[in-house]
Amino acid sequence: MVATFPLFPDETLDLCELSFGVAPAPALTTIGLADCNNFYAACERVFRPALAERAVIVLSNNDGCVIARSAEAKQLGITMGAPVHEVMSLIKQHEVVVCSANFALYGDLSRRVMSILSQRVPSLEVYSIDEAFLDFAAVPVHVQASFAQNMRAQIKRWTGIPLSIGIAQTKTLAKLANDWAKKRPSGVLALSEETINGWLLGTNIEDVWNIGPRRARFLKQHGVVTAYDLKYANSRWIRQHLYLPGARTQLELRGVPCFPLTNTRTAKQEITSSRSFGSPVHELADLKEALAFYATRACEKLRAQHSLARTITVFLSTNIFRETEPQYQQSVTIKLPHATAYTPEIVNTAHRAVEHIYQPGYAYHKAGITLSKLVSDEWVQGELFAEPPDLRQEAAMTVVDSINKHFGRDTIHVAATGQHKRPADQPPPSWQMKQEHVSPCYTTRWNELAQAQ
DNA sequence: TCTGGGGTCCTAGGACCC
DNA sequence: TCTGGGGTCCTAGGACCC
Repeated sequence: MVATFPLFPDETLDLCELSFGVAPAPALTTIGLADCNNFYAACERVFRPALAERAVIVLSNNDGCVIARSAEAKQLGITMGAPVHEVMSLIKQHEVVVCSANFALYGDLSRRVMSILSQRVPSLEVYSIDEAFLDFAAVPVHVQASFAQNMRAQIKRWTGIPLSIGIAQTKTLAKLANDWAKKRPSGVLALSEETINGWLLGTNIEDVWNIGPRRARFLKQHGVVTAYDLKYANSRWIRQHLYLPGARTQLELRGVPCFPLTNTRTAKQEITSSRSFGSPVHELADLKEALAFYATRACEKLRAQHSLARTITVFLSTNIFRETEPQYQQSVTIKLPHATAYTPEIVNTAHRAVEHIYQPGYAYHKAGITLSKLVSDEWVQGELFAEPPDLRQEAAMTVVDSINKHFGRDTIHVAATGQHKRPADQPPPSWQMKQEHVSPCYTTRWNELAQAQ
């Protein structure tokens, strides 16, 4: 493939603009990426050893589509994101083990893995539920691989979760090193100057971190097909067409860090809680119940990070995949009179919002709430004409949170979620999600502990 | 019949100001 | 034919991530 633009080097670009003034190209490999292998499927196996070596898949909420696969399931050709009904014949034919998502279990095992990692390296950045960037700067180059293998073995032994580790000069290269590490028996790869271009030549452009479908299509149209091509493409041209994100990715491929390791967890800038419904919802009353439930979850997250919200957005939609049915999507944003994390107030506001956008006659499929314009609860800007905040509200929420933490989620909840109306022997409301293959919460609920026979 | 949920960052463009 | 110009702030929407 012949590139249709001049090649690197072309040195006029201001590196400082892109890399926050970080000195170019440190000689050492300083960033590790630890990534759990097939994480959700691996979690399901931890307490069910009989699943080892069997094809296992984990489904999204409502058991809708495939969100994780064991290696065996991948081999059968079950693709990520596939709707379950499309792969049902494969599931039956090969007796694939099907699990509903159990995020309480995955979150808890994730915390254990991260805790072990944090004891082994000076600092780490938890990047997602199954990934963390590790500070390798202090580990001498010649022992990095063995150090990583030792850490990997410890995590497998202590938690049962397998993971791979890639080590490189930048986050983007560490992500790639991790992909390549997964294909090796050792599960570890430390990149060196001598080997890196060989690896990059064998890597498709769409497998580079932050190169999504759209940028990949554009790059391929212009002859940039591999990670190697992107590394040596003209940087002005990249800056012009892929803007800052593309330019940073290119520099990272060249070994210049543009995304520094950050170990402080920053508060989220917005918090969303939304779900697809287990079955279609028609009535406003049911939507209000669902929204009260989502608002409760969102407020819990809000208080957990010591924030208050100034704005709430409520949205609802019909099933966009059912093209023959009447479609309706709407959202509304309401500015709160003062920043708050008080669940009853947010539930009431969400109810006003949904009354405003609800249209009868539609089969609703999904709804949700987003809290935004978040501020710290320690530093609240007063409003000239608003009521001062009621300190009793804050105290009440603190008590509710601590009771629910101790006795279990929703021990105390707002009546608007409808839970009090429905004893356990009653059928669940139609908005509640469907989960027919959910595993026990082995590590987070006393009554679901694993038992030795 | 059946198609996830929760985030961040960046850019363009409008509103507004002097 | 010409119809200011430059700056800041805010928001919506796109692209991407897991």
